[in-house]
Amino acid sequence: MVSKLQRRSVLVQAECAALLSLPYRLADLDRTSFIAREGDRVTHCAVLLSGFAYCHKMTGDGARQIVSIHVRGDLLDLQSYAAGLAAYNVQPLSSVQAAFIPRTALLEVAKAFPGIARALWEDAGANASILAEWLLNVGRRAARSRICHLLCELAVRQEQAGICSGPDYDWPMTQEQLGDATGLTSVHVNRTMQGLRKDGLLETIGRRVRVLDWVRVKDEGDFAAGYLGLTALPERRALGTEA
Amino acid sequence: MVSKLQRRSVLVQAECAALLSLPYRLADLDRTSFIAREGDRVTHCAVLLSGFAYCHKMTGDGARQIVSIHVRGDLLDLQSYAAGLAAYNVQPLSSVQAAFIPRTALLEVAKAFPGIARALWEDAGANASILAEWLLNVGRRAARSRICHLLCELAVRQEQAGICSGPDYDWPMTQEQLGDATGLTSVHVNRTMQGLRKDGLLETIGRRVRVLDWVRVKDEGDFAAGYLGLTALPERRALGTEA
DNA sequence: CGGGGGTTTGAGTGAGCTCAACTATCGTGG
DNA sequence: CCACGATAGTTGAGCTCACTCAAACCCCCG
Repeated sequence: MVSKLQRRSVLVQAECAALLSLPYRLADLDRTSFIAREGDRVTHCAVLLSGFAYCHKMTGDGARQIVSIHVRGDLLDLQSYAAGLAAYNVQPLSSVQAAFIPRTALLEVAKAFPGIARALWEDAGANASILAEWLLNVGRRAARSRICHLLCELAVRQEQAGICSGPDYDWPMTQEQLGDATGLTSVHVNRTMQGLRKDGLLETIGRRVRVLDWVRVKDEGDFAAGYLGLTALPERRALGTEA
Repeated sequence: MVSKLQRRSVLVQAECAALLSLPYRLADLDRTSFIAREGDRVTHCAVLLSGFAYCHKMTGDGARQIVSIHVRGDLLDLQSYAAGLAAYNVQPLSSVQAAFIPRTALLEVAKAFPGIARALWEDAGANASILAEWLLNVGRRAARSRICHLLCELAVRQEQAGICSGPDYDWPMTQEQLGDATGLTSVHVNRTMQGLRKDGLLETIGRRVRVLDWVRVKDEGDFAAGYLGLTALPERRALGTEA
């Protein structure tokens, strides 16, 4: 289970074994807890086993920006492991289960197995690519477009993580958090979501969302899955595969 | 020269030697050329020897977002090397000189020397941290604040790269590019810059800028240098060192 | 001395914000 | 089983920051 997070890269048997034999500690956490705080010294690496988590930063006057969202299997705050200082706050979005691996053990294994180091680097690169796309999203797209984009991203990432299968999937965020992720106000998010529902693009049921018209959502969100760094995955819905 | 880019991490002698013995090809490039195009297969890694470069992405309807800016010594588009696909466009901001290292050679050396792999990972992490700060900047700060923030960031990064020393330093961007970096219009950037000049915070001379009141610029930009991932550097101006 | 890229200015507009109240939902304990 | 409180979602009115469009200006350079 700790190993399947490495689906992006090819790992030889011995490397998988090394990853699987890493010591870890399991923990169940709820929404109020912190997995890391910006500026903290990082002693453990967290792997999300179930649920959702997010990373965020704050400005001096208290505005929050969500910087990434993570699904089952993701390594949390990967960027910080090499440097040893948390670059941002990490918190669960829902109740989660996570495995904590001592940072030194991970570094050891990375030192011993170049393939693992490579895979970690690659994963960090994919994260950076997503971050860049978010920056584009927040910097240059209209509100409705930003939301549609994120809708698509979470759909394919959940699908790829093997969580969802139909047109409806988990939507772990409140509207306020969605605003913090897209650089909008919760009020404006609310109005925009209403617009999306009224136009028949989607409907929401509690903490889930069902997309009724993928083509339009993907279109309005200007979404193309390339930046996610998923190489050749079977995409059932073929979301964002054509030009 | 190729090696001093590794000031962030500790490298042993042999590792430095390995880096220095990497094959490379020098090239002089001007503003119109592309170092990489989004989606390209990456065959070479570029190290900036002089001048400035930037990475950008575009939305479907042609809006551009600048995603990072690089100074002398930076590895360009580092995130992409592991995956092999360029995550965004890379272009010079000014006339630049760059060294191109075959990607396979770099990967080989990373495989052979764990310390190098670690350093690359660390550098990628620092880049990601900057990206996250930019996302916060664009998503949650007002126009004036965004610009002040970027002003500060480029000041300390240039200082740390050993380029500038006084209160004035290179400002390689047009106002349009500054807008693309901050998620603003060039018109609005212009008016905001005028405001900053009128308030006595800075003055511009051609492609350079002179900051007249660091305290206020740093303050208005909500700037704290921590996210840059510079460990214990002598900061002459002590920009962003206090709480 | 004529381009041409970059900067500046003006006038009008609108997307998204603020503030403030109200409603729906859901879990909890009495 | 209901009352309660807390969290999340919804609505309204008014405002403003930043955008759009368009024209002029200013250098720098050939």
